[in-house]
Amino acid sequence: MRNATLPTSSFAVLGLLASWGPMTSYELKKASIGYFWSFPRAQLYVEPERLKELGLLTEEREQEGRRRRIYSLTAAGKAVLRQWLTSDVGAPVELRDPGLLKLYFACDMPREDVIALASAQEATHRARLAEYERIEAELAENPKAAFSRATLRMGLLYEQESVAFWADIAAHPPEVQRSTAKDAEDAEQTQQ
Amino acid sequence: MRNATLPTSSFAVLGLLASWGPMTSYELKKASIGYFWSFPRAQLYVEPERLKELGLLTEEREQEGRRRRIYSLTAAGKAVLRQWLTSDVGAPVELRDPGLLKLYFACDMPREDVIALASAQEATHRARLAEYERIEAELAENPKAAFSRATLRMGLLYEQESVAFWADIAAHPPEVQRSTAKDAEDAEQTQQ
DNA sequence: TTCGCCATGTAATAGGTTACATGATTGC
DNA sequence: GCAATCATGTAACCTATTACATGGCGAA
Repeated sequence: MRNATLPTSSFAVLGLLASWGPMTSYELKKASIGYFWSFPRAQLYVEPERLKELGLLTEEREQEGRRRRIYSLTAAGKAVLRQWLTSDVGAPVELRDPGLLKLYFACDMPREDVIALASAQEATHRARLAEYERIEAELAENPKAAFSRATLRMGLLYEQESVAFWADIAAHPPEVQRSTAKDAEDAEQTQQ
Repeated sequence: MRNATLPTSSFAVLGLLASWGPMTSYELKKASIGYFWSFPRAQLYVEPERLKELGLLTEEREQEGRRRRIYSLTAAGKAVLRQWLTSDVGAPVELRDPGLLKLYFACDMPREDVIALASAQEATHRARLAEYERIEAELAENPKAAFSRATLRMGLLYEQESVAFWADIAAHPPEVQRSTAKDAEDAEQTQQ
């Protein structure tokens, strides 16, 4: 293996194959959980190729028709996945929510724009929440989905918090105390 | 502007300059809020160069000593930033938490490994929570930091939820109902 | 039997990350 | 003046994304 450290995306592919069995790239795209870790379709054609070269996947190709490439986990692939799952490594959590980033930089915006931002975000999160609830209902009947359901629960919690959070921001937008000369000075220092 | 759509990272740079004034790449790195949107240092040397070429930044270079490049927002840069802040576009939220991804794929792991995973995650989030609380205390005194503080609040909420979530997983790990032949069939279908 | 969509891929490019290399400043 | 560390950059590489191109398959 050239690369000691596979990117998280690779593990996502390994994990999907481990969870749902051999699949084509097309099926990987459908099975992938975009809300937690998105994949552009093309990457799911490239990534398995890489993993195959690393010996973590094998490919079986149809001889006729669409000549699909069906990928399966090898023993090595299973081992690498299990190793990752039980290890304590992994990218640190980042709350990469563009809405939060916008809020962070909104200090120079007029108040009504801040409120607009908050309302838009609230709506977005409300929609996502509804979507999660729909999926949850769908999973509820599947006894094999206990782990997907657990993951989804955290998603639901996040969206619930978000809706409440943005509603509150819309109701009480943060306000920068426009400085008296004195305040300004000791203000200047404290960044992150 | 060649590219209709700048990546979110670009807006982060514009936002930092707008919020805290002209800076060097080195200072950008220090000011950047890694917990919400991380930047490898090198990118903060490359990215401003790109933004400069797009006319969104200007560079002033010291003539002596370290010959620092100090970047400032142009009017165009301000406009583009404001446009983004008030628009409803932006990458969709993704809860890119490697811990959650692991949990999602943990269905084939022995129970004790699931518990180990959950405990490790709980500890990680607890540490992060403590860190956020420290930063919050720091920001509390800065009247200019109202928006940073608001953003941080959402971070705190997420970490609190996470700690509780993983504690619960550790206490009650999900369990896949190992299928009777009958269950297995209708189970097979429902993936997200 | 052709139209439309399902499915499969590749190529080109942009973006992000690691590794390497060097100069400036400060404290001893 | 030497060491340590602060600071600045670049090059090579890898990853991810967009855009392009084509073939299979089912339905009318």
